[in-house]
Amino acid sequence: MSSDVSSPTRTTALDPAAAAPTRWLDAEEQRAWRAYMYSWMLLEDRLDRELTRETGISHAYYEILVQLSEAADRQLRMSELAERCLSSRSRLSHAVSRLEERGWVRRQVCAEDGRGQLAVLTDEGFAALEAAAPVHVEGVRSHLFDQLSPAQVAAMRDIGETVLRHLAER
Amino acid sequence: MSSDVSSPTRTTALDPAAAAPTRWLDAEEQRAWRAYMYSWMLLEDRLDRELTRETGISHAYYEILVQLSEAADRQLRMSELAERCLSSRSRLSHAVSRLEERGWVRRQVCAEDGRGQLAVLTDEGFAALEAAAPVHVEGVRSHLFDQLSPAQVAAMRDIGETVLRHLAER
DNA sequence: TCCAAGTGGTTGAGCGTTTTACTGTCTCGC
DNA sequence: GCGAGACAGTAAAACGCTCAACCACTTGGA
Repeated sequence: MSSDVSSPTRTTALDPAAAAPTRWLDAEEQRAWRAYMYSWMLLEDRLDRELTRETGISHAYYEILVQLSEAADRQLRMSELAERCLSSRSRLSHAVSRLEERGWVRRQVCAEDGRGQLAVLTDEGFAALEAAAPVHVEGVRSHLFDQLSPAQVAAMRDIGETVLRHLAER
Repeated sequence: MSSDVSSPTRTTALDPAAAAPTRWLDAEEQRAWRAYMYSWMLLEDRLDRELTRETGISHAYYEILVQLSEAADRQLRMSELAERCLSSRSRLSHAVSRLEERGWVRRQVCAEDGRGQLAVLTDEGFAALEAAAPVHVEGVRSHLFDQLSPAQVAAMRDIGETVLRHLAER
């Protein structure tokens, strides 16, 4: 235990007073952080695996289809879609290419801006989403909401929105 | 909006009474879920990028080094290490190979079980962890704990542990 | 003692993501 | 108009993860 770098009792300062002393996490904070991180990692993994196994659609693809389905005319500019999916443009470009191969999305040049591309959800894509949605929702429900009290759900939202306000400011 | 598959008002049942009707998320639940998911995705991405940029160590590698540093004699069986890192054996095996190339970890055959391998943290690896730890902790502190009230931190831990109990049962 | 089944770990191929660079288009000041 | 710079999106290569197959060793029973 004396070799534990993240030990809260550690106060060594190798840097010559240049940087501020590290504000280590105490034991309680470490527990909170670990619980938060691990629970999310397990949840993410579980939802993605169940969705992929039962529908053949990964959570990443699902998110793209959802965003398109919610957009006007079921279409969005590539960059707008990337932003809504918290995805890089490159990643989204690759992903849309793969969805195009499945016939679920098609690209279309943007009329207003010759540089732009529109990603359009096809009927087949919408049908695939319709088939996958119940599986996804049931996963979120059973692994998350069914486990939490209404107060915990409210707290979850509150925490999420607080962190989001901090991180999403640009 | 009428095309929104995840709309809470949707009650279509295409399946002939075989499966139970989908328990869709209502608007409040959707907000909570989205806030929770997006905030975690942004936080994860932010922490990983900052850590990688400033120390050259990804969050995945960092986790491996932490687990080894906290273990007795700074060494663990590969499978035990994989479990603690919430990683697959294959993934860990690849990762350890890369850490070995950096000279931060070395493999050693296990004395008690000839099939087993021990991953051992080297002094160089420990030094790398010591250098990275303040950066990581400061990231978690500034992007998470500094944003939350003590009550929110307590709730975060509570939620995390609740979900963990559900998902970690094996 | 020997063999079958189980376990621990690695390997390689395929796939998805990241990074960097690049192409084509738009915008704005001259 | 026209050229410089910004912007939208894509391409290529390197990297990491997943999946399935595999090897080596151990265990337990005949």
